[in-house]
Amino acid sequence: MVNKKPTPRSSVLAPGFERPLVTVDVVIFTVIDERLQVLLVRRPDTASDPSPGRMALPGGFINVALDASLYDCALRKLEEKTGFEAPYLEQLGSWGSANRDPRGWCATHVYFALVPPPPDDQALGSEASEWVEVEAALRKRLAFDHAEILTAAVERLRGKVEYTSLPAFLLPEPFTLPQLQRTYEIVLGRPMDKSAFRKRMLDAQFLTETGPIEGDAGRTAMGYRVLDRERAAVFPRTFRAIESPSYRE
Amino acid sequence: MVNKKPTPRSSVLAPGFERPLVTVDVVIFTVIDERLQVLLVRRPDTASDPSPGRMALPGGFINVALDASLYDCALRKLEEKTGFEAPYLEQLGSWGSANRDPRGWCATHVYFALVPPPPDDQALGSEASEWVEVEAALRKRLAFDHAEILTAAVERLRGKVEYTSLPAFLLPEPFTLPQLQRTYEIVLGRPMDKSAFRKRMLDAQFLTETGPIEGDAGRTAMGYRVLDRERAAVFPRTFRAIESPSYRE
DNA sequence: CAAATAGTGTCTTTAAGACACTATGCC
DNA sequence: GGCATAGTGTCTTAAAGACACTATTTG
Repeated sequence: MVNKKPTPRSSVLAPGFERPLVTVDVVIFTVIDERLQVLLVRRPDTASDPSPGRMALPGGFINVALDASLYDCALRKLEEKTGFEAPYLEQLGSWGSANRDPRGWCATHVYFALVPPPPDDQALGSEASEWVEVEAALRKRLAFDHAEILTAAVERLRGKVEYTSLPAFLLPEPFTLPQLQRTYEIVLGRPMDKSAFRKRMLDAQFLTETGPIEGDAGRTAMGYRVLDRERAAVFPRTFRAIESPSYRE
Repeated sequence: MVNKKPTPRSSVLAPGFERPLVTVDVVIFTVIDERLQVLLVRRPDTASDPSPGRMALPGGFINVALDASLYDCALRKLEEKTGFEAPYLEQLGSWGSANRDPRGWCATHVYFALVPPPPDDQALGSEASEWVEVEAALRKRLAFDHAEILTAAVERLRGKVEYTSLPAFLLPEPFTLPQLQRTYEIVLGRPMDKSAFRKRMLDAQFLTETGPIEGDAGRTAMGYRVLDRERAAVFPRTFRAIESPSYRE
């Protein structure tokens, strides 16, 4: 299945080693309609495609002429799909093996992005990309090993949300503390105590007030922006000490 | 500098995209002589080498004929250098750009291993590999961007040691709780309270008793093994809530 | 017994959880 | 006033920090 014959160029630079295929994929999360959603693209429905017609994470081959680095490549793919300028973007990990792509030994570098919801349902950069509720996406038969990658991304997101300010990057600014709390609850799938939540957010000093914001009903709330959109704040404890003898990554 | 001409094979499979070079590097930590040490290898001192004579992290090109996956490739490189069978091994991240290797666009997948100290000073699998104290390694002019990678690995290790049982993988089994506490102190560079430390370790239920172990002096201590050498235990809080308004990865 | 090291107990401190309370805005 | 939502206060609880105390081993 794997072609062992080295290409002429790699035989010069890395004797005896055929070069694997290299891609970058981006798991882009947002919250729309009170649900955590992920951006998926439909692969071309042609027999020559490795996963014809399947939904997949946005991504593709590194363009060594265009991309100065892996991070730049991820940024480029994110912009192509969502038009976002300064999102939260971190590396998730890499997946590589002989058989994850029928075209040959292939390694993908996966990034993880959090963006505010698009202004309305369009605004998607182009073509066949679509926001899909995360649980629904995991039930689909995704291309390649993208189901495994999405599972890892959701685990990383939920894990970090327990002790960081990540959900702030899922909201348009300015936002209110009740909106932020609701976003935590949507990502984690459980209600949180208002008083403890507010104390924690304000004590962490990662927000700055922007002035009052009126809602549809009830009392006007204070609006906030995050001070540093590059980094998440890290809280001293997790929100709830999970099961006592707990093993995780 | 970057060759834009696609190889014949990649032009078929990934139209227009030249394949980057792909390597796997492993940051292998241990504690010897009360110091955190990292395994380095010396690169060949020939003009054809990209960093002749420099020290580097152990690693090298993926062998698509030999390595079923990135993880297998990391395991293979770890075994070649240290002979270790079942170490703690996790992915750290990947680094890739047009100019980190003079031979062309190159991406490396970096793994992170914790091993007990070798029985005595030899036992290194082969050749020019050497344990180097971490601060000394960072002062050396390492090959490629390996100084940046080592810095990230040390940060990740110190970060996770605050809330996981990782240092248990740096000790030969069985070990005592005072030995484990000493290992935490060496990695973190600060003393810890004995009572709080013991409560935390025992409450987390990741250790099992193996029977008493005599030391050089003083009272005999209980020996322990970790229950699961694949995973670290995760504690509900960090050891010390660092500076209050704290920003980190 | 003294020194050295292992292990425990008790009180304090920190920050989260529970939950009732007050405050403000709109009908 | 009544409802809805924002925001606060007070008590409890979980787990770490400080630090003194007891226990065991060797000489």
